[in-house]
Amino acid sequence: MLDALYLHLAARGNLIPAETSLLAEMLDGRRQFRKGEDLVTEGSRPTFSTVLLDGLAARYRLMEDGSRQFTAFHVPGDFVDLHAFLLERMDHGILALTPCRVALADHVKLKQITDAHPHLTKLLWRDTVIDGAIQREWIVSLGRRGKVAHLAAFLCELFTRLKVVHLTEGMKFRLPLTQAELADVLGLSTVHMNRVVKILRQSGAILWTDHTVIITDWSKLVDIADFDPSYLSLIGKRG
Amino acid sequence: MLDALYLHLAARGNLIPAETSLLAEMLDGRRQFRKGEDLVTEGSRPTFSTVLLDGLAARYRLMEDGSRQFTAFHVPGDFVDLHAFLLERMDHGILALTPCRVALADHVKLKQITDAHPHLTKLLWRDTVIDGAIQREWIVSLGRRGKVAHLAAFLCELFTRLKVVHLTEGMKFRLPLTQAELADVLGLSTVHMNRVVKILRQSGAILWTDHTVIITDWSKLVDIADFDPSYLSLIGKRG
DNA sequence: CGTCGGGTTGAGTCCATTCAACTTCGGTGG
DNA sequence: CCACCGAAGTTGAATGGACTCAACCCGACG
Repeated sequence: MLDALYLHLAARGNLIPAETSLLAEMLDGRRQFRKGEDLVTEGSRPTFSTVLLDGLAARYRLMEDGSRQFTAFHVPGDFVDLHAFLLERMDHGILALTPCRVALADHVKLKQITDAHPHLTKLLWRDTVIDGAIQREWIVSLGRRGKVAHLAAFLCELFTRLKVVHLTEGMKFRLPLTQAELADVLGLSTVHMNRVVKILRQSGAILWTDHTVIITDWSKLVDIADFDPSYLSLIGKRG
Repeated sequence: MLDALYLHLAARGNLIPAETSLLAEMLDGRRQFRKGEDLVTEGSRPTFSTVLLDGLAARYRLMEDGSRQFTAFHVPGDFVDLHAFLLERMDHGILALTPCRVALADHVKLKQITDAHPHLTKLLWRDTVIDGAIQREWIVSLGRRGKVAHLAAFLCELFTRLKVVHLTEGMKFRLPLTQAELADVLGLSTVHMNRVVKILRQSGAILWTDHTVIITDWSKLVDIADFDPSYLSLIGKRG
């Protein structure tokens, strides 16, 4: 079922009913990945693109010294490597952070459909452009937010995106990440990541135990983060 | 003249001759901006998109505390806000770092042309996707490169991009930026930016005086930066 | 000549890193 | 049942990176 994708797209643009069937027809492949597996490997030349149906995934780059940086974080409904349709070669890998179920669209079909359907093409194009807006926000977070604010902004973004695909319960959501993985989002060492988490917990804006986050004071969290959800280009009300 | 744009696009994909005339027809507006002016202001809803013909520009975001972060850097030939065609509202501004001459494409025309020409559409889409790849590289630089390496990587990227549009002379190029502006690329204070520049100068890989950079040892600079130009998706040989 | 924007340097403080140790918890095998 | 192990989280101490505040230099320009 592609429900998550439909929710994702409908929250970002007007999805015409006829287009949902085009998408369903296009996304006819299915695959499962175990935690820790690569959905897509760096340097490969994929012949298909991937929609995440279930689980969490992240784009990453490895440095010469062995350190790792996540450059994007993906939740169900995300078209995780639609950009691969337009590029020759993957300049980064995509990792399953939890067990993942995905749908696959062959690039030949993707080409046929985008050649014939300009409106759907713009919807997909728009999706890659919003992806870019999220990356810009990450640049801002890394460059000019304090580390506690960066973590808060990351949680705000994640909560907002998860809410769109109905993966929140009230102000609670699952975040099955280790602190070492979080450190690769914020560009920190694991030790310091731990201290940053501690400080944010002490702020009273969240409760965070056992891989579950409860936002107890949304406006305080937004304030710490200097968060403005407009970059997510979501239609309708915010989180 | 749109030569810079043609060079830019031809370096990234196969530009069919008929498409150059479509682009020329579409980009019928012209404007000039003085240094320090906004090409596009944050929060606006532009009805056209902008190709930089001459000068340097940067996308930026301002934080609550007044600090600034550049999220992208633009050289002649860049379609600086093509993504605005697909988004409602600018989540960031675009600043002229030097006097800028630009060409404008009305979004109505852009829509007509992209509705009718799937190949050109994919070329433009691809351009926004490569933009995203550059942003990912900035995330990696901010997160996991040392500051000297980040500066080196920025210079490698810039040199490579300027070379495409014939704005280098041998291993030399103009970089009319203040250190304060550079600091807003690297996410540093101006004082520390100055020290980072000093260290890179001492490495012997570059000469940098009077807003002109000469790369005296390209392989050393690449080594310091851990630079791999593949993310730029350029066809043919590198810098 | 004075001023101003940009560059440079020093000193002190705070942030983030490394290295190291210790805890908790779930799983595994004796 | 318990001893052991490994993964994840937590904490301390010392080092080095990055910040602020402050001062000073220099060349362009009025």
